Amino acid sequence: MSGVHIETIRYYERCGVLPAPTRAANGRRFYGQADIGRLCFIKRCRDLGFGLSDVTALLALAEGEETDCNAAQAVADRHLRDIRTRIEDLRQLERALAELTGNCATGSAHCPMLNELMLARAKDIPDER
Amino acid sequence: MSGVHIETIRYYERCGVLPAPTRAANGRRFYGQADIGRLCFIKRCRDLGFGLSDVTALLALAEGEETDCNAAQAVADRHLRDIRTRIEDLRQLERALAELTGNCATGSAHCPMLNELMLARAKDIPDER
DNA sequence: TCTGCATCCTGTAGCGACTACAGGATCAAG
DNA sequence: CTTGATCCTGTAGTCGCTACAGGATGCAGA
Repeated sequence: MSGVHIETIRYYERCGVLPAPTRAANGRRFYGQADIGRLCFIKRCRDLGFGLSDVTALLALAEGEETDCNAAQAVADRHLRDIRTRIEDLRQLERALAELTGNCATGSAHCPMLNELMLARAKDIPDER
Repeated sequence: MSGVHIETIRYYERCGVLPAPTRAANGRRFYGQADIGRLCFIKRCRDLGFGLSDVTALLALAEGEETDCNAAQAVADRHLRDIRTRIEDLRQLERALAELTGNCATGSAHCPMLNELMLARAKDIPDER
């Protein structure tokens, strides 16, 4: 119902993201409406890329008496900055990689990309022995 | 000299990315020019985001009798596609997150973002017990 | 020569967020 | 009564390192 795998749910319980649910007489877990709601919340946060520690914090904020908007926004802002940094890093990677492979149009036995990658090997290396 | 941490180097040896170097009489590893060259190559690949299995393959291609350009380009192209997918995914994340936090200008006790995140909780949930 | 300190060695455990079993118990349907 | 599905606990694997523990060297200064 929440779209979270059963083993993942048990993992969340184990590491304290989701409170342990009540148990039936035979020892099986029973998830009530509140649990399912929490799982949906957790899933939404995970889909947004939040780490489990952030998710735990956000869930606590959401369950609190009065939701603390400043605290929640601080968590989200930090995460947003992190995502933007990662995008920038990946874009630089993309550019570098595209340039490297761009020279490799021919199916020759003498690969320009591997050549380029090996260039670094010659510099700053002392003699053998 | 290669810019790779000593413990990382030993890790590379352990998992077969870098061939084991010769040992001195007292049992210590001795890295020759070729080893250092390989490490520089590996570092460059890692900086470009290649996984260790790709790096191993690329190194084998580079060390081969005649560098196989097609094979190398196949590895690089797959990686480039992967990076572009990740960038696109992160951009969608960024948009969704920016929208969520955008509503949260006021430092009110009733947080629009947490509210929005909790909306998913109400749907498709059966009665308790 | 002695004393530190730095570095090396091996082996193991930790990170994050799961995933995939093993091995056993219980349940419902045919 | 059997079969298959699900549940339970606990442990180990993934990736690419990183950080120890505990021991053995090597080298510089007093």
